[in-house]
Amino acid sequence: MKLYEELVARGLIAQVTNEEHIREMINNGQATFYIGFDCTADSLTAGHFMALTLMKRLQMAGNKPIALIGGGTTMIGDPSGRTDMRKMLTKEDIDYNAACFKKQMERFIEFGEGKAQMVNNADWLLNLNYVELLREVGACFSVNNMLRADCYKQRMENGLSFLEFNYMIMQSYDFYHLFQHYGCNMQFGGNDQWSNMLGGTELIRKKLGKDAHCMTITLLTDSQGKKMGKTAGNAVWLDPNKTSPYDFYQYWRNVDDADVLKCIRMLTFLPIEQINEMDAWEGAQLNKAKEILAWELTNMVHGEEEANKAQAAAKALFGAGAVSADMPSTEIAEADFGEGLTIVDLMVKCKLTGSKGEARRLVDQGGVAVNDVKVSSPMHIFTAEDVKKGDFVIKKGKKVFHKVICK
RNA sequence: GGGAGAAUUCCCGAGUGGCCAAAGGGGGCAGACUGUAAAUCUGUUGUCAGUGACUUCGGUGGUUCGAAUCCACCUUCUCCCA
Repeated sequence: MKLYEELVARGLIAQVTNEEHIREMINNGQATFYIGFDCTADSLTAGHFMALTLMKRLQMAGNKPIALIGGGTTMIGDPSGRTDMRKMLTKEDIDYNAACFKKQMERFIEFGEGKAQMVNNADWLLNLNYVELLREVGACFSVNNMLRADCYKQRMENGLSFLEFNYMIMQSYDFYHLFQHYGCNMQFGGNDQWSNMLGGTELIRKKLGKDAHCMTITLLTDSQGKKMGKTAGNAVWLDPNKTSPYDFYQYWRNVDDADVLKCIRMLTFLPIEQINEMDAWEGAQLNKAKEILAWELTNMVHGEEEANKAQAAAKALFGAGAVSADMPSTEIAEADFGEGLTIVDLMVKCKLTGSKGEARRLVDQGGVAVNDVKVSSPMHIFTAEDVKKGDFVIKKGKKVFHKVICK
């Protein structure tokens, strides 16, 4: 199976400008393509991860990837699909975030001579001259058309600033620039980027009379149509300091039945034949599929060792109830115990809850256990000796385990 | 530039002087049920202290015994006219 066919089989392709042409190009390793990453945070997320895997798939087929860091475009903020304006980031924040992105990407994709390239659009966007840009590029855009673009739709109701309106122009200019200076003939991105991406092909056609292409990736949504890669509004980060490998593993371990196969298909590199076999799996057997998904992804993002650790920890906790060395833990100095700490204090110290009230409520509702013994009173006191006696594991709800260590 | 309106707790959204820590929904968390799933039902959802105190309704001042609610100014946004 050729690359394009495989991408289709995995359900990764959402829209393409010219199917025949693109198929030809990427199957034969003739594409030099770019994917843009705006650095709005100091870590990549599970959402970016899918773009990275795509980059890798294309690279493996001999195509040349360019990872574009949006040091310039982040100064503006992409309004696509958003109902409100993004918080404006300072130049310093953006530079810092860009550096973080770079580090994470390097772990995953090989950069260097003849391999993938990394560029930052701050290098060409920040020095643009306003009037020149208007004459050179602005003349090629029809405001009428732009206003009709899908990505602005939601904002037409709540208001769109001129700053953000220009995002499309900047992104188009990126493509135009990369086309000329890097021989970049294709752009990839999330499906929400479609209109921005088309802006680029239009610009290239108008300015240079040449064809460039784009292709969008299906957004990873769950069976309810919501974007995946978020828990309670928080992103699942690739940075182990922001989302621990264990939590990362657990996120995928816990996806809905309805979404496991889709995730495996879209995100992992398992052979498609193997995935098709799993398609027949049902009921509790899907649990196995979730395990595979979680392990595969953790392996790719955090490495095999971390993936094994996370899996072992999870199995120990959910299986035998045994204690593993690899679960999240907090060290508390013996002196801090004094006469002993209440379960509520302990939970707050371990950051298991945000406030004492929350911890108290949890205990009252029977949601807290220590070493598998339900804690009945929020006032229950544990001393340094209790903790030192052996492993001391607080279980919050059914899925959150935390070890306390007394030093 | 002129005019009208809006800003409420994680989100949406009620609340127009005391009965408001603030309805309702969503989301979150927990319990039951399960397969670390979904659906369903129940509880819970500002902070600290256990029947009370404190901080919160865009910001700053003011009126009042008392303000999310009234007044002034400021900030941001929306709509109509130019």
